[in-house]
Amino acid sequence: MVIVKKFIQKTIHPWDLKPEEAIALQTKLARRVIRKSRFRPDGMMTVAGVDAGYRDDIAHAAVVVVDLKDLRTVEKAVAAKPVAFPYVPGMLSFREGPVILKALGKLKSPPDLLMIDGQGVAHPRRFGIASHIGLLTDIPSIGCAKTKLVGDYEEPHRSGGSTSYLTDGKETIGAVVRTRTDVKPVFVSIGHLMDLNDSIRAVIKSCCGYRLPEPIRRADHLSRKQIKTTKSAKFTKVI
DNA sequence: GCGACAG
DNA sequence: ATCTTGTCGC
Repeated sequence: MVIVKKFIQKTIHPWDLKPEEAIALQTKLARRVIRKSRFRPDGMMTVAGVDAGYRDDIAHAAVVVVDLKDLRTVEKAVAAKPVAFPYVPGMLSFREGPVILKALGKLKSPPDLLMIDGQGVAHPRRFGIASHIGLLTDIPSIGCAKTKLVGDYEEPHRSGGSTSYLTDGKETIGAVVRTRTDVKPVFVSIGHLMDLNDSIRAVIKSCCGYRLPEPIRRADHLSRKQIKTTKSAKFTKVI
């Protein structure tokens, strides 16, 4: 059990699980995911973009909190941790979850919404990393991935703002969103405490002319910057 | 056996 | 994810 910070403080499960145990945990926790919006997403809210990167077996996570009304950055945080779990499709949260929670714990105040680079319920067991982080922090979350993990869909129209549904059998598990004309669409899905329509709206509303929503773009940039500085620091130390 | 497979 | 050179287009 681990205690993170006030707003993230919850009873957390162990992360060093065997694949079989991890799958069982996902199936169990997936039942607790709430697919209804806790709050009406409005302009008066903050959205935290979350992303992670790697360098020499060290995972780096970055969080950038953006004010949805003017898309201005209000807070940032980074964290690093040795990787302790391999990348296995469908179990990404066991690899990135620990560092991400560490970075989130450094924020001064809890964001109103988490936008995570990866899937939410558009997952084999309906429990992708966005759902996992949202559930553990009890903060509404959305999954916004650059490629799909599971599901079928029809290509949305080429114009920006076009969407189509991502389905798995008869179930709708997410949406395919063309955030701008003639770019590859992104895969949006419910993370936790949000419904699909609000998730799509939040993603489109936070896009600033680029394919990815601003919170995630900034988290991406920050994470890369962080990895570069640690790389040069290591280099100068050796010399 | 073959293709699919978040980051 | 990360490693990499050039290249097409606004």
